[in-house]
Amino acid sequence: MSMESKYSPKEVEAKWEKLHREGGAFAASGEGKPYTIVIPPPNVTGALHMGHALNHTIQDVLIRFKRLQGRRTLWQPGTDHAGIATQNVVERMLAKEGKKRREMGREAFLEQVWAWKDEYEARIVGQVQRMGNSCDWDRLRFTMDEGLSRSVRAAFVHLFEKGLIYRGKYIVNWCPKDRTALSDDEVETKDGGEPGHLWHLKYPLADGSGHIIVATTRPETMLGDTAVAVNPKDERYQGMIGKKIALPLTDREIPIIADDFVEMDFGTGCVKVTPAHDLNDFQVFQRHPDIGVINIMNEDASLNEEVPARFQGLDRFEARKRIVVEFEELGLLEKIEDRMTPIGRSYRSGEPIEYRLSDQWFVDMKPLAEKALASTREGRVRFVPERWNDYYCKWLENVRPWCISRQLWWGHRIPVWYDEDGVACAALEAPTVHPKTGKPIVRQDDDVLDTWFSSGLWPFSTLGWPGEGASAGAATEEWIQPDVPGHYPTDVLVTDRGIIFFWVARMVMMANELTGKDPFHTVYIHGTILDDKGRKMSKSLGNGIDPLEMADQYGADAVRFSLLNLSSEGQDIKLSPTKFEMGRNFGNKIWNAARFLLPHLEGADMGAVALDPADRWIRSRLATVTNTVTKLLESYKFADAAMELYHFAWGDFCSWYLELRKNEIHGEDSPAKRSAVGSCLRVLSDITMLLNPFMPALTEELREHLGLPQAIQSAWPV
RNA sequence: GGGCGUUUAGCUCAGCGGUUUAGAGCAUCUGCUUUACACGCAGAGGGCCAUAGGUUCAAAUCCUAUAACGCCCACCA
Repeated sequence: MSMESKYSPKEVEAKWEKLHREGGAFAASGEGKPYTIVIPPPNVTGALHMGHALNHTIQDVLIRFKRLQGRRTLWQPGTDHAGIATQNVVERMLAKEGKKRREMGREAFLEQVWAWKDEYEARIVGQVQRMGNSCDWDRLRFTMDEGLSRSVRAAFVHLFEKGLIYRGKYIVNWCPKDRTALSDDEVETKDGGEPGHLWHLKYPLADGSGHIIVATTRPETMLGDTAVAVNPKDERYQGMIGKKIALPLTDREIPIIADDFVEMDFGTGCVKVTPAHDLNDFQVFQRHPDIGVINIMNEDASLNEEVPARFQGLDRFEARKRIVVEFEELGLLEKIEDRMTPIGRSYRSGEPIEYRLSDQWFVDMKPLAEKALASTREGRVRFVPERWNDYYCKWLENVRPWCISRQLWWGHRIPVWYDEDGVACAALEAPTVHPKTGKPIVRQDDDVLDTWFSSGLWPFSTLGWPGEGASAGAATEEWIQPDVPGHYPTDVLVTDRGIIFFWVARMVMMANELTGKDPFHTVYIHGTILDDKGRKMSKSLGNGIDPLEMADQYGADAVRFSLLNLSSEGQDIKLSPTKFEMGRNFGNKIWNAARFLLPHLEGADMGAVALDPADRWIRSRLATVTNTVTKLLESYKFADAAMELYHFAWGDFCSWYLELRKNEIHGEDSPAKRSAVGSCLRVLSDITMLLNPFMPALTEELREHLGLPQAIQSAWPV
């Protein structure tokens, strides 16, 4: 391509990306020490955003830097099936055509989701490539691939056999909209709560000797009350303990019990107990099993047949209104207080979650967390910046059982089968008879696994775990047979703080349990991209900046360079489109420096001895900068490295050295000219090498024009 | 209720092993059709480094409070 005074990145970027990808330059090769990064697999729900662009740029810089240093690099790409999220977007799409998931049936619906996945995966891959990332695309994986699905089953079977996966009836977070259980981590609560009310209800004593008052934020649950609790030390209620309440609107009588969890100074000091619909209350039930449990809700949070007929089928919020009205009519409504109440919402649907007592599969996290904690405490898995070490460890220390079953269709079907007596077994492949009871298998579990279960295996499931020899039963050493030898464990994981618990912790736990190794030694946490007002970019606010649009406008290299320049030490980044001008201008500056030298290259003497003080000065500066940039990249200081190069290339090289040599370069052919051109070329060559990880296309294009070998095939300057 | 982060030029941010006039990019102002680049060149203005104390010969930089903004965790009905 010709050298216009303005650098046009678009075609150049497409050219080099395609050339290197198709030429196999991104594949792991050579004898060097392996260096591995697995990409945080983007969800197949939609397009990539700026957060991905930053995340990928950092990984690509590391990969390219190590590749130039002679390492055998592997950047493992792939995408995530993202259970609920993807099922939701496909359901929404189908709804526009008037189709409903439940009417279509499981198989027909899943066919639609697979079609969606194929389309979006292709789009995502195209976008990642457009940004110049050097993933090994021949190794593209998807969490629901055959191989990865086998990993999921193997992991499940191992944990099941070890007793770390169990089934139980517990209170779970329930999304009535998606009609599925959610893990604790999938529930979001707004700081300070949301505007709501505290209803004070009178509960009459059964013997007619008066009443007590309970306060609740969810009056509709009173139909499922099985007790009223007071603190055993509360003198006000000493005489009441053991008495019965005539539960209004029902014909049931419930006992007044004593339990420590009740705070005496809050409200009236009396708490209604609804074990089926509140975690606290369920725990009270576990301590007082005689009070019983009544589940009053259907899957969609409408009231079921356990409540009086007039309330049956009502939505929970509708029921709330009716119940309050009836209490008022009966003179049992003491008062209504306005109050900010904590409301848990599904992080996917935004729907207020309901607590629901149901049969679910859980992972016992404690033993897994112990190993993960040891890894970080003993320095084998370190976060950058360091402060995330504590953040991460605190979560591990307080880890709770993980509910892994989801009542969805899109995901890994739980590899559990039941015989005719309902006895469960877990297996890698569908069995025909139960291995222990010998009875015929009659059905497979209907539920699918939480998305993060498969994501938790990502660093080794993508690399071939478990090996061919793996069979049902607990994992053994020979399960670890990576299909790219030497690339597991991986080196660095680059991600956002938002998924440290969801993902990072689970990978470390699963890897330690299943492979006996830490999946990586370093976790680099970068900042979050915000809009220019400091708000998160989101579809609903419409404040997103599309990285692809920016790449078309400024060049992918410019976007990459600018993003890195803004992302110091994991700080959040307030972004606006004009920020990319810096990268563009910088690229153009170097482009023009090369354009200036171009007509004078013939006879350039790159081996000339530097005698002139200016020569010695620029060479010493170059040596310093090379050293500094190397050290900065090794310590993950990308912004500093970018800045160092920016100032050296623009200030020292262009403004000083090139200007100084201008007359000689423009002059008649002479040893002085040849030496001047050669000296400039030498510096520029190293600049393009140092800058190559940041701006791969521009630097390759320049080197081609200057008659230098391709950067990707050259060595990092020392 | 805990924990973390941020607060430095108009804007977005560096600087935090204490060292002479506190830096960058953008914006602003003044000159430049100088034969690489106006996505440029030469220059200029602009900051009691959130507040209050403290340590020190010396603090944006260390210590202690406070405030504002943001994020995370937590079963007060």
